[in-house]
Amino acid sequence: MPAQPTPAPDDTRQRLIAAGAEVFGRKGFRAGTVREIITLAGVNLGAVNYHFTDKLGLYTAVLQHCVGSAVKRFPPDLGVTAQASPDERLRAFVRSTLLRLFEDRACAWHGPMMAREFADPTPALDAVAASAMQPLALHLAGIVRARAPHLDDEALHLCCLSIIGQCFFWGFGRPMLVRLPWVKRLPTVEVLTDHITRFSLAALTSLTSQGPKKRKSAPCTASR
Amino acid sequence: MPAQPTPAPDDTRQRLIAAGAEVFGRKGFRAGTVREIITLAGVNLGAVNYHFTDKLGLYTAVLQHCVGSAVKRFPPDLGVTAQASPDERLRAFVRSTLLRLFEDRACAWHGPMMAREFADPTPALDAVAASAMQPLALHLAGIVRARAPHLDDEALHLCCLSIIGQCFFWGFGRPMLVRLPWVKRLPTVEVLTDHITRFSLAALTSLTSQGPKKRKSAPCTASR
DNA sequence: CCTTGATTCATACAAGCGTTTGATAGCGTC
DNA sequence: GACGCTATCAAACGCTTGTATGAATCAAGG
Repeated sequence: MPAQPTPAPDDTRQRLIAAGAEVFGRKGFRAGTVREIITLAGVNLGAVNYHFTDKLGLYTAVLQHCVGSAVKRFPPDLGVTAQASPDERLRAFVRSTLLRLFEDRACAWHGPMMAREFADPTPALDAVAASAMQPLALHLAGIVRARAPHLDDEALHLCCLSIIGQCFFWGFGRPMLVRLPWVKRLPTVEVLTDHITRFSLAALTSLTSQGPKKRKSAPCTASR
Repeated sequence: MPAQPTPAPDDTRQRLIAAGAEVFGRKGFRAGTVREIITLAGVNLGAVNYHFTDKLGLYTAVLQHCVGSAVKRFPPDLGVTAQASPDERLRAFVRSTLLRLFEDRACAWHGPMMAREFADPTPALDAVAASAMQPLALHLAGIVRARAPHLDDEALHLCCLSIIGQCFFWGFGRPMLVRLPWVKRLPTVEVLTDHITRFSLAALTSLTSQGPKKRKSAPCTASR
């Protein structure tokens, strides 16, 4: 009789989540098949429906696992205390976001999965957005408010989204980036952190809440 | 006998492209089915393989049509001549990019299709990237170089991508944006154009090529 | 030792998919 | 009018998919 015929109480669940992250991360929810996942996990075909009722149930568990562990590994403060200068805190936020998206360890599919959720949301996105994305956004808003107290709420939120947008573009836009004329190879996380932080701080410094009072409306020339 | 039993030389092709844009734009390449498209187009099932050999062939034609017509409708200069000030030209570029992504006329699926291409590229992306994306990127680089000649090439390209990233985030990140605490409803294109332009110009103005010569390395605190 | 509940397994099923096929019809040309 | 070319059509094929089913296996409890 072997040592442990039933290896562990919920070993199958975890193997399925690990294999599901691999397959769903590489191919997405629709293109990733249950059969490919159970083959990779080395479990039986019925295990998915038994433990997660659905293919969607497994996917939801995988997404939450990936996002949760990514945020736990790279929290938005990255060890920089709330008493540090806003500049340092912003740098830590940018760096943590990039690290989360760029991490390429074998079992880190946070980036590709979230990219696909953005372009093509599944029912699994809502829970993740509420539990992970919203706290991160509020954290950033606190930093920007401390750094640029002269901005009103609307301008502040737009600035936050400008910062997030820069980070996410590098994480999500890779298929386009590598096809661009200049980008020979992707910059390192450190180079990007430095650029995005300085670009954004420069903008926050010399940005006022209101633009030129009356802007002449740009010519709306939509040809055709 | 009806007026035109064979309605037009390549009427079927165009109906397929129109219906394909609708279906592929709404559901993506994988989830959109040939049968749904031909039903919407009111043509026979075999028409796709006859006119485009493949489902992928139809998708490629649809993607090129959508991107091409979007760029034609909203060219990157938007009627602002090359002699205008860099600020005005940058504003036009930002506005045209947002207009392309935000356009919500019934048959404008440029935004969703490109978003999916970024998250999950298909073989159809290469041609579109070379014919449409690269000229746009070079156009922007020219503007930024005129506005910030003090930047070296690497910094200039990073700034271009910061600008593009801000625009694309609003076009592609909508599923996340609407789940964010602040964003009650999406700002108008005009508001976004104004913000992104001013944010980026402020950054370009007070940004030097090189950061503080020796930056103390940020604490690399990856917990767990 | 038998029962019980939880888990794994092999197999089958029904539905949907992209693609192929062969027949049919229109239309210009010799 | 017969031909060839192009286009459309209905029907079917072969394959993959997610899910359901029922038997088999296991550890634990009385």
